[in-house]
Amino acid sequence: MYENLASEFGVVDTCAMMGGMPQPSAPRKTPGRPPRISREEILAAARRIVDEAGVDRLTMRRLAMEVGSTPMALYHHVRDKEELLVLLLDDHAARTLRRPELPAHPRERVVVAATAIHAALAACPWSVEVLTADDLLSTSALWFVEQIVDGLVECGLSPDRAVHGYRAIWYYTAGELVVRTAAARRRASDDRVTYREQVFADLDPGELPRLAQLADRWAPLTAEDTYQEGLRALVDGLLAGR
Amino acid sequence: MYENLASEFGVVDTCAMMGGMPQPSAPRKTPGRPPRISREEILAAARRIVDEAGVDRLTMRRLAMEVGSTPMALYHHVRDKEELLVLLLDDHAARTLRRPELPAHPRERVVVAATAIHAALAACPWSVEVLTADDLLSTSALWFVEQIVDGLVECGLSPDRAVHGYRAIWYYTAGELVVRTAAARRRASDDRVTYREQVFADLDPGELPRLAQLADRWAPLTAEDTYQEGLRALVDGLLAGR
DNA sequence: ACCTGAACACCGTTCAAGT
DNA sequence: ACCTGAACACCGTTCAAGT
Repeated sequence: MYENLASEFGVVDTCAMMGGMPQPSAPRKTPGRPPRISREEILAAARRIVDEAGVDRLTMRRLAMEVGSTPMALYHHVRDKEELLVLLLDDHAARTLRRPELPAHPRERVVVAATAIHAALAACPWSVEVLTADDLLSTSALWFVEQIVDGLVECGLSPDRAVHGYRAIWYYTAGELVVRTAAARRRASDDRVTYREQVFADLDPGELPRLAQLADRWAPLTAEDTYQEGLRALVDGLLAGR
Repeated sequence: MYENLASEFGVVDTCAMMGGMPQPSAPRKTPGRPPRISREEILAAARRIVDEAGVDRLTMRRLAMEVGSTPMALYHHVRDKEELLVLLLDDHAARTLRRPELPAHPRERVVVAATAIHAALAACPWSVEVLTADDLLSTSALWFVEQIVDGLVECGLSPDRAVHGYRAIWYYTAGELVVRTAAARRRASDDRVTYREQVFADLDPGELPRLAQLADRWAPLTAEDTYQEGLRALVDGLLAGR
């Protein structure tokens, strides 16, 4: 089904996004023992584990059990665990990133493309793990990068500034995901919340007047989803006066 | 020296930054066996390990050896490894965050405060590990948050929008750090670079014209430090028309 | 109250051997 | 070429006991 995902799409380090790996080598004419398990099988099993139990539970041993093999057999199909995670995100991107209708205005195109990437990554919370381990994005995402860079150029930025603009958008997007995920994890492990409230209540209005004034609204305000709002501000700023 | 760091500064979940923990309890009047090791001793040893060998090498066992004790003794002074890491970043913030001269113009104050936090965190690459584990920042950082929120309000934002603006700035900052660290890690483990070059060279100019056009300049462009440039764009955008 | 020793329940990965 | 078994060199943390 997606056995030559890498060769079909090619894969690239966009220097700021998810990633993929080259296929190890072209299949020769049955030179030795026939394989019992395949990369796709491994990936499918890994996806199952991650979806059902979370990334933390994805271990080489458990994965081997899931595919009915031994841990070391996996290393014949995947270089190491890090590559497995990158492959997994690559796979996820290829199957969930659908190219949206693009608006006519280039500025809006930038917003739509960035939002689509953000939504795809926000949908799999473990993506942050991979992002921080290896900042690559599958070639499925290249089209979105193209739309962002092109939109910025169409709005009057030089190509160089457009690349920098794309990177700023990616920083903002990756940061939102990291903070969102960390907040979700904290919520899961309860506590701390009461502590935060306490400290906010104890703020010295003389030293930190704004924070003291906002103390009781801080929690709800920071719980709001403001990704698009901030994204639009960033894009506006990148294009200001041009 | 910094034995009551937590009680001195208090500590707070800013919902988007580094963090600290409450001291376990007030010292009673010698109720039992006198302590052989202290929190500060543990923290100092942890700092030594992290500086010399990296976060990956900071294990409870190695830390115990470094302080001349056993792994389990540590759990009497620290809840678990995660708290240890948060404490470590807290400690780092307290000793490296120096309040800069603030410019008169509130917009510039926002930029200066954000840049100071960014610089402090960029100076300790392992901070990303903690950021993604727990999104707290020590109270040492609260003053900077105050400056950002206040600066935005002074520029005409409502308090609510100022908090959202602060969060956008934090997303952008955290994202830059995450991507920067991932890129550094990738550089350290070499390879991949040639692969990226290859894929960029193979881009289909028909499908992805901008990326194809920028292919050979992509690497140097993305290597440039554009944190401030993007930050200014973001702040400009947040304040646009207000 | 604080510390120790031993143990539990795991990891990712290498190596040498099998088919 | 592909897979297996055993082992290496680790982890964080719990538990029961000591001082």
